[in-house]
Amino acid sequence: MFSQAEENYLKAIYHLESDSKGGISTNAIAKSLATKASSVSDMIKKLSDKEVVLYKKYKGVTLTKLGKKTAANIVRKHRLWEVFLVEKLNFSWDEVHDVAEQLEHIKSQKLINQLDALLGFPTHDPHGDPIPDEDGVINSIDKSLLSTLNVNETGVCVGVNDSSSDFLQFLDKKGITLGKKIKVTEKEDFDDSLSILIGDKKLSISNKIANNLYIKKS
Amino acid sequence: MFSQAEENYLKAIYHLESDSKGGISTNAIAKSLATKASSVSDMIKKLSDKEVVLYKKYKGVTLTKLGKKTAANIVRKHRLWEVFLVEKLNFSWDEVHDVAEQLEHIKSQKLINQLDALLGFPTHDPHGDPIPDEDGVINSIDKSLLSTLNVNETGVCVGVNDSSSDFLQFLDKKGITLGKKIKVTEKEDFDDSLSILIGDKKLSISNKIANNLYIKKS
DNA sequence: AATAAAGTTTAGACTTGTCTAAAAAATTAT
DNA sequence: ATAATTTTTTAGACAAGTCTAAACTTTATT
Repeated sequence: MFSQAEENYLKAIYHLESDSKGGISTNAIAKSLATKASSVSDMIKKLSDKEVVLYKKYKGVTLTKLGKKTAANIVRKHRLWEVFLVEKLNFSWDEVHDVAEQLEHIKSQKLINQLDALLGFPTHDPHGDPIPDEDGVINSIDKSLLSTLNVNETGVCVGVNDSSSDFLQFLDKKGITLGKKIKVTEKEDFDDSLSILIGDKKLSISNKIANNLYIKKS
Repeated sequence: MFSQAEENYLKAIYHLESDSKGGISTNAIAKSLATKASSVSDMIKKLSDKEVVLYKKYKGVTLTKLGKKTAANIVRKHRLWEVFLVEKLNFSWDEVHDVAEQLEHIKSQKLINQLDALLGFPTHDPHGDPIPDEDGVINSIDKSLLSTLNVNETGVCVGVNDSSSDFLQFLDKKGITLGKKIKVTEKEDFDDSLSILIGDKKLSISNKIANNLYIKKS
């Protein structure tokens, strides 16, 4: 059994591993958990004793098989709860994160299995992130950043790279939601901004936005 | 904001106050939380500083208005989650307690309001216990222990006094569920056991059972 | 290759919540 | 009313998790 603190470390390492290959540095973990490197060093020793991470002093850390499975299970719970909050409790996609951070630590296998069933075995959370299965396996779809589309290419909005409230509310305001079809009509070289067609609306999109929106090319 | 430990103490004091009048003793709290009296003493000082309990050394403890409201809110959350687990996730009434003990500490007002709505604003949990409203007010119905019924009196099963898994599973086995009509057909003086008619079944019920089953007389 | 800079670990302290053992107060019994 | 018993509180210790400051490695710079 893992404490909430341990679970949070495992989740952080899991996320860091998924977007950067190689061992994860103490500092990276500290930054992602808004804590101090010294605290991370202490905790890593505990996780290493529990055989969920491999650790060589000064050499960073990697999850073991058990660690990966444990972390994926926490992510699974987090994302299932997010779906629940949006689908059943009328939360909007920018409100779910903090509550799911709490709910992900509830310990009950039956709870999570039944929740999964209640929600109809969803494959993705409200931000388009894939939900790992019980064994921690992720069935991820092929997605690209909007910024990688060329002029006249089209795709469907399938996810976000930044789940901050600010960004999600911005997307809401612009009418950009998951499932909508987008066509790139123009690209500006000097600032890498784009003009897109979403539904019958023409929008101007900054590069920062285009770098945080995932598209499935079509 | 209260820690989980603080919330558990508040809830324990709340329950103890509701079945025994007067200040609650350190020992009673320790027993109900399966902890030591010395730990209780320490915690009471903290709760007193936070003005949720009134405390005079050696004189026991009582909840303040704020303490009562806070505790009732935790009980409200616990019981709403129990309803959710039974109604939406197919838990049986003897499986919900431990999970609800965890879920009751989740902090989100919106979560609990929406959950309440999803469940259709229930008034009682799966064990027949009343769910406090947002202000901590309880709308309790008039109920009596089965053991207080006389021969030939009837009533409807509305709650249990003991929510242990063992007792609830025993009731399941005997076909005794909330909402069922019961008629007392005989009372034995020598061991205070009773014969009852539930549906068209005749059952023999020990005094211990009769002292843990609530009936609304009819 | 030596040194400066950056990153990491250790040492020691602090908080929360718990415990045991001992002291103090309150209650019960004689 | 005094003694015995029970209850409650205090004192000191411990575990988890965090922090700051200092020491130590590694990496980068010249």
